[in-house]
Amino acid sequence: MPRTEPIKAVRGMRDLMPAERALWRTVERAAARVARSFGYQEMVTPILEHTDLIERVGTETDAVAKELYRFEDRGGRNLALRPEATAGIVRAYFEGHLNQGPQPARLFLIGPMFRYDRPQKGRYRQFFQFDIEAIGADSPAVDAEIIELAATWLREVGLRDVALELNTIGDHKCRPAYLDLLREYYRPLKDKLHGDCQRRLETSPLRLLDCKVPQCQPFKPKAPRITDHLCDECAAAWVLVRRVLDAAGIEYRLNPYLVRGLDYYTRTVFEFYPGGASGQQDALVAGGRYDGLAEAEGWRSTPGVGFAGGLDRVTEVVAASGAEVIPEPPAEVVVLADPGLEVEAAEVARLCRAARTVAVDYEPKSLRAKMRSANKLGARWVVLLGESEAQHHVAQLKDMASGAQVEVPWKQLAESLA
RNA sequence: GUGGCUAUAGCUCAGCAUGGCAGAGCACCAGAUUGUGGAUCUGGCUGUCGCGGGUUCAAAUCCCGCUAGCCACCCCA
Repeated sequence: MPRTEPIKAVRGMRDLMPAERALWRTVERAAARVARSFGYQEMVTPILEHTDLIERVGTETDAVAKELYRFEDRGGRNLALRPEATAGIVRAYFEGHLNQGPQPARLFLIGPMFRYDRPQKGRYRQFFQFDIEAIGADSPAVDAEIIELAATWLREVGLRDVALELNTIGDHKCRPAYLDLLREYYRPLKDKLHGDCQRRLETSPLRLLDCKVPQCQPFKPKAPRITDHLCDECAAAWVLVRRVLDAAGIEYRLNPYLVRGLDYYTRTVFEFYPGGASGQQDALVAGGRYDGLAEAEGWRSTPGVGFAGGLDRVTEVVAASGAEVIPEPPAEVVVLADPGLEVEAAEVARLCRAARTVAVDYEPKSLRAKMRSANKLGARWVVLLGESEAQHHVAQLKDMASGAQVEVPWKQLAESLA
């Protein structure tokens, strides 16, 4: 008999099986609990957005330029699977009139994001983020607030050893002059930079600072630093953010090379890394201020600050740290009946369900095999039903731990299991 | 988009340098145990050897292409 090739999961997409789902649930619940404790409300936005919305947010980033999951729908619309949450949340903030309510709107979202890149460890084409946004927030204290929120979340899921890196990248007032200084510094060195950096020099000079190619490294230490060229407002904000963090007892490392490539990002940028290997490719949480985003999307200029936390990575690090999540058994009670007693078995299960989680083994196997199966499922009790027992509306209730077995009338099963 | 490694039973893998009957463990099913789990023992089932082509009397094994997975780069959470 010719067999067809089994159809596997789409590239870069993975299933979360029940065994892993237990850990994910604790990480997600911690996120929601911490967010709500800071006054943030959950919301959901569509996974599909207009390609224009995503591209408005920055055609220069790889996430948009070459990693966008896009397609045309049956109506000829150009749509994209969202690569991150912020653009959609900002859109929803205006469309849903949150801009007319008390400011800032404190929001969180947990859901899947998509990037069409090559899968590898800790990176998938569909991945999940815990996203926090405070839209309409002017105060730098809110920048510190969301950093504290992220730190609290990571601590609550059991990650003691995380590193926070912090920087500021100025705003539309002070950054242009700084970028000119940066270009002036790098122009004479252009021949010594690698190809991408030679292009970045004119288009996105900030990115020169976070380049990791060895040949570009020697020039960084002497490059002008934005923190020496902030305008008064940005300098004051920079001080306040750190004052709040210091008072909260949150440790951080200033990293002058931590940047964002897009114009609408302003001032605060930060990233959390797992302890030990603080590579550049395994950030657990990354965020910052984006005062220019609303305007880039075509709305009234509105400040905002937020972060995205990678659930795939956080759960992975939590699992690697040795945290044991004991999975709950699928059912506390398993009902085993002789062949032909399916209706009676379902009835007995229905009665037991008043007190416990209950599954029925309907498979045509030997009783021995069903007992083995119930044992492997981790059932605490087994209810055995034979022909004569079914006639008398009784059943054998067996405690799997002690091995003790008693006959119980159906109507008293729930009581016996309570 | 670039590179390295990999693909054989439901799962983990051996077999491949030197071409010659498709293997092991686990899991599953049955029995030892006259309806009763965990330990032990016995038996049994499961294969287009990733897909397509080439070389050869003969290919899981050698060659080419493709696809997928893992890992790394670019980049990102």
